[in-house]
Amino acid sequence: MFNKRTRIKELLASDSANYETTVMGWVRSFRNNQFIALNDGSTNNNLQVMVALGMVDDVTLKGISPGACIKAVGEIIPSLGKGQKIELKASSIEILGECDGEKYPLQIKNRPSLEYLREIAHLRFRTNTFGAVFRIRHALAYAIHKFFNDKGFVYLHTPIITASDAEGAGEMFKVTTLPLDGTAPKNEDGTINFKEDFFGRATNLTVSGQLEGELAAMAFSDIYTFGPTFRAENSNTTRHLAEFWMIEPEVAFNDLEDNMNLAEEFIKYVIRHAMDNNKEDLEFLTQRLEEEEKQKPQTERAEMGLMDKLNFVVNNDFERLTYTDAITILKESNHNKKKKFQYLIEGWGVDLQSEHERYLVEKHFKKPVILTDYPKEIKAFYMRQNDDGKTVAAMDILAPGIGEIVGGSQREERLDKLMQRMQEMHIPAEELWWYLDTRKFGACPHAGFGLGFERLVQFVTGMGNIRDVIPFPRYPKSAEF
RNA sequence: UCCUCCUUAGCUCAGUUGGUUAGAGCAUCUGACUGUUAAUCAGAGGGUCAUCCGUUCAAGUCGGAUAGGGGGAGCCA
Repeated sequence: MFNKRTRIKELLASDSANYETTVMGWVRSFRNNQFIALNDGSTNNNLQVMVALGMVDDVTLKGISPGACIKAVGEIIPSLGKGQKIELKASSIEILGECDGEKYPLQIKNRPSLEYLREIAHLRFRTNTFGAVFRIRHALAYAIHKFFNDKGFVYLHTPIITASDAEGAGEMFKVTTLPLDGTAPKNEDGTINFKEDFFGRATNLTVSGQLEGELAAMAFSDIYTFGPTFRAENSNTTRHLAEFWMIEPEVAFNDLEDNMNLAEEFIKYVIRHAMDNNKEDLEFLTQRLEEEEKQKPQTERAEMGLMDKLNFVVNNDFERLTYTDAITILKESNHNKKKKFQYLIEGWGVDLQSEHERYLVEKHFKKPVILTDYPKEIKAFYMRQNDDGKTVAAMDILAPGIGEIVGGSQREERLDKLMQRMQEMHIPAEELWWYLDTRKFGACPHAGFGLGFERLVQFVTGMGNIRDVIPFPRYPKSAEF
């Protein structure tokens, strides 16, 4: 069987030696016509493969170049060199795929920028940084399913193509099979006649699975979604993508506090999972970040390293406070009094700017913050109205360095209140008849939240740009690969 | 979309008040070397200075437009 091989991670995990094995992987470097640093992606650490003089023919020797894919058979022996405990003494080397050094853009001794690597995203998996990032991304995805599964949640697949344009979460990508050359069927008023379209109506890519998630929560009690989400906003930032993955739990019988507890427990659980299972990768990224920090002036450097930050987050309670209290803190802050905010806090009711969120999280509390009970005017129609008539049972979790990582709320289960709010916000009730049905047929208090997966990966890996934590990022003017 | 900065060799970057043939390190290629660790040593090749237009006797250098990228803002997850 061709694929009979041992993963390098397993070989390096044990100190035992003097046994035959087969490895396959990609050459990171070839020193002294003798030492291959071989990587198979199971870990960032390379296996040293030793090629004794005369062991392979000249053609094969020439083929051992950075980037080439090889199969090596031989004996694992204690290494004579200092950099590693064991190595493979090759008895045969086979070039599975050669690699032209003149054209291959990745060399171990070069330090390509993240921006350059983004242009060769099809190859960047072969770098230590992206190896670590995407192994951690995988671990987090696994931990998400494990967390919810162990709690008895049902994983619900919500539709990717949707006809509802109701939530107003952002601009949507249109989905159609109608011709784009101007010959699409038209109504009398000149607008496109979507009755002729594939679905017989106008459709889009989903911006959220929440509304559908609520439907299932009204039967299974506890559900979560984890799938791709699309926003056609012209956002050019380090924390927005046009295509991203979102986790949306929805839980019947939960109120806002239960919702916060679930979100906090969830975040700590998945981070802890990565810390337990991806220690080497996190240590590598910690070090990488430390070197990056050294390039910055003293005043701009982060107070904590990546590992310390993650430890701190899993071992400390998130700070919880209401929007109203946050406004008071911001208003009373020296920062505000000395007019250091670009947008000064003057009164209750305005939405917080990122500078305010950053101040609360990074300067005032120095830990993740959960803000609750926002003014109803700045939040979505489905959030439950509080008794004060001014606020809704919303909660946002703000993380250091990233900002909003979670947005959630207790949902409005009272039909009259919901209808009234929809009317005020000009949301067509007839389009959401199925959503409103749940408020007629056995409604119950329930709550949920949405968590941007890539922002979570950013937080755990310390990567500054969200485009570097998804394999093939989609953003304005960019859909290569 | 707005503000701001950037674009010089495959990569990371120098390039002075505008002035002769645009440099370095690494990578690559050729050769040497058989216990290397970002291996080392010798040699070689490699440039439409993002693109277009302008100012000037003369533009990598000054001005404008366009494209791409970074950082910040808005929208949000």
